[in-house]
Amino acid sequence: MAHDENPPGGPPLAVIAASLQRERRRAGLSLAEVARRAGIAKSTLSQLESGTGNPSVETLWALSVTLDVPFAQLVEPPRPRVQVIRAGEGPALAAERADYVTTLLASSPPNTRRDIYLVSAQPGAARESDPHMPGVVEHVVLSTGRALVGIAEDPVELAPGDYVTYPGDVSHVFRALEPDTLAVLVSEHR
Amino acid sequence: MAHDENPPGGPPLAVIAASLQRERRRAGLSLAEVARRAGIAKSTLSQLESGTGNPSVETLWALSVTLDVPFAQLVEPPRPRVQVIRAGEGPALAAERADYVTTLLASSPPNTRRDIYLVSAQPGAARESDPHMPGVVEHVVLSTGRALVGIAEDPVELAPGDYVTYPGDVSHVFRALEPDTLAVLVSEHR
DNA sequence: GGAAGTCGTTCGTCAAGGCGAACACATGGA
DNA sequence: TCCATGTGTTCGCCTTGACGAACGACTTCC
Repeated sequence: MAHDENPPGGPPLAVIAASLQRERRRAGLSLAEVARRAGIAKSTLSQLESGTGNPSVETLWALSVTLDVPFAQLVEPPRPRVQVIRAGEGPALAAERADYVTTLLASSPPNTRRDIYLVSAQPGAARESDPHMPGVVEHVVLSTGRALVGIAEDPVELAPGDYVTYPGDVSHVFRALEPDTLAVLVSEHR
Repeated sequence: MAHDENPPGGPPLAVIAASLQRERRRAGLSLAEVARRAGIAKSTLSQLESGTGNPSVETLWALSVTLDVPFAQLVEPPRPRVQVIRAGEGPALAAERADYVTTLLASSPPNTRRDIYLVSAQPGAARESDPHMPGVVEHVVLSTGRALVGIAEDPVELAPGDYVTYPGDVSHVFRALEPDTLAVLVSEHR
């Protein structure tokens, strides 16, 4: 498969409808109250939640602010909470190479979405990772040594105690600059 | 900072305008060509790129598919999503004592629930934490030094690279055994 | 030069989104 | 019971987004 880009299935009016109602219920608010706070007519909101209609950006934005939900989350379907362990990423993966060892410390239970790795690397070729699924964010705290970490095109040099976060859905890299470089990597996906 | 949620600065019409033009240029397509492929009038696209107008979801969706850009990226500004916090920088929490410093690296967005801390501690009195709310789980990876970590009644001694997890809703403790003990602490609650 | 092509903008028209009021329905007191 | 309050829906009206054609500016080629 190519990169799983935009879900091609037409404008996600149904998704928006579902998201709006779900988030409104979650907030425990009535349709009228949300409409009032967002400054839109409740008739409009009613039609949107029923799947009728095709809101403008302004309207959707007002709702996303009112419901305190990121704009994108209203239109993109809630991420399937599937846990993906790609080939070579599980605990079984000791090391593709001797100079880079990743240990899975805590795997993500079905409902949480977070993996914690301990990365031990030696200087040498960079360890590049292909993009993970969209929405993945990685955090790295360097423990000992020095390393170049981050987006493949523009990594950041880290010293002990330094922290960096970057999107995991683009190519990223981990290149140790000193022997016995140690880092903690937290990967979260929404 | 608290949760940086939706950028509150009004509907991102200007952002959409910029994104549309940027992505269209990137694809090396003319305005008319993009409009044709997306099945919308080029006059509409012209107004959108000029910042005038307030597109409907359907219209924006058609453009996002045509330009092969995730819908969200058109409306959310392409934020430089790589953030670095150098050792010693970042918001230090609970500097009640000089021998224990906690730095919040990544706070939990409203819907996800995970905080990442960098803990820097000196030997001395243990740092006991009262029980947090139920369901909290803490993970600790020791970077440098040695420390006693875990449940207050039965802590575990950690060496560099060691990892421990324990429930956060009972009293727990972090006691450094060597100077300049450094650890990464991930706190998650469901 | 000027005819033909493309570029992006602007103008008039039309349909659709958004609005407020009225509506049906359920709850809960007095 | 009746009235009051709150829910979400449906109805006409009006503003506005989207359309197609015409436009000026620019390049290319004969």
